[in-house]
Amino acid sequence: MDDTINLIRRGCRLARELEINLPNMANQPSLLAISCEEIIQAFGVIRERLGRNPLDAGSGGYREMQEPRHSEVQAGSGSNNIEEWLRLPGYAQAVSILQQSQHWAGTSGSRMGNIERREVRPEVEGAAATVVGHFVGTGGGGEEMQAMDVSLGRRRSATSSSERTRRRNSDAEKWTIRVPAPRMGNTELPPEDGYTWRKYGQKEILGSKFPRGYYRCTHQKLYHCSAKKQVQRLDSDPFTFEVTYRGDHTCHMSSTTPSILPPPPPPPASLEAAHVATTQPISASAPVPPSRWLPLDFGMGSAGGSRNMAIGGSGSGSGSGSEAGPSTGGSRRGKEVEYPLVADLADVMFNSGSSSTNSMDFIFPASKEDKKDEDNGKD
DNA sequence: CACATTTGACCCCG
DNA sequence: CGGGGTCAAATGTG
Repeated sequence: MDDTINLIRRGCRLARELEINLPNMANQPSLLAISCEEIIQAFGVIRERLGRNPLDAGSGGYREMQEPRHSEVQAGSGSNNIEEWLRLPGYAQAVSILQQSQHWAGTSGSRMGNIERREVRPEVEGAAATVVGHFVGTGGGGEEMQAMDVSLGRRRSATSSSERTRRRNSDAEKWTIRVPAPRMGNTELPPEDGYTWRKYGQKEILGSKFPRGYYRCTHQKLYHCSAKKQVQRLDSDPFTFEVTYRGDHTCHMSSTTPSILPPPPPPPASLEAAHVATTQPISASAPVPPSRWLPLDFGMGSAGGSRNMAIGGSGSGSGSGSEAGPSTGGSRRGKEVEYPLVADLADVMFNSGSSSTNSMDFIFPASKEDKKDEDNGKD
């Protein structure tokens, strides 16, 4: 069952990502189509499983969620169970988005033959990037969501160096998606996904012109959220970011999120926690009532309530931003209190006319952003 | 002052 | 052994 659950979670995640990246892909129907296909496919597999062996799926391993039978999976008509899943509070909107984009897909006729791509191709065809989920379920057997112990007393010089529990990211599954960087305005803006990330590293990668940024959930401490992501822009297409996510967000667990989680045993990710986690894009470290993010709200809010906060640049302009500094969501210290606001913005703009390409301009009024000096001559 | 980013060093894994 | 991922001190910003 774990596999199935994971699949579900994955599907949800995809949906969420799609939703989140909507602002960026708004003007790229083909991308949307692809993305939708993925989601549909994902849930299609789930349906298959649930329909056949509800508890099976044990041994194999779900990692290749790219199933061969991706023909009848049409979120629009055939799938029942799938929709059931999608009907979950948080996915209602995703569904509408899906339906909407499906329409696009049909129109643009850019249907993806196989979404399944084991590897992300370095080249981007035209403007249409390949937003592909490329999962790498490394967990061949047991999947310990534990990720790694980030707080190990990793003494820098002295002390034993064996204390380190740092494992290669072979535990947590990871999936890669490509998101186009907004062509207008801040093209440096990294893909925003509704979560707040904190950059903890950057490194030049062999074979890549651009450095790779390492981010982790801002709430890692509070919630022991092991979610991480790497952002790297393709050297073949600087306008495209390749984002690799790893781990799940265990933060923003419930509306009554305690200011500080008492015992932080990383929830193995129960089904419930799973979709809750994959639904709400975090709320805050405490003071901010996450009510806004509760699935319930999705239901009441405008159906299309896409709170995709593509923001990021946030005028905070933190003293950084030299590279493709994907900025950490909200603001430095202001917490993510901004989310709701942005959410409204997005909400409004998407409700008004999702076809406006300049919608981004709405979000990034001062998109000019004379980029930053790549010549950061400090010191 | 608290928190985020920068950046070089450290360490693990392939 | 080297690349990639992470840590943590230093630094910057609101």
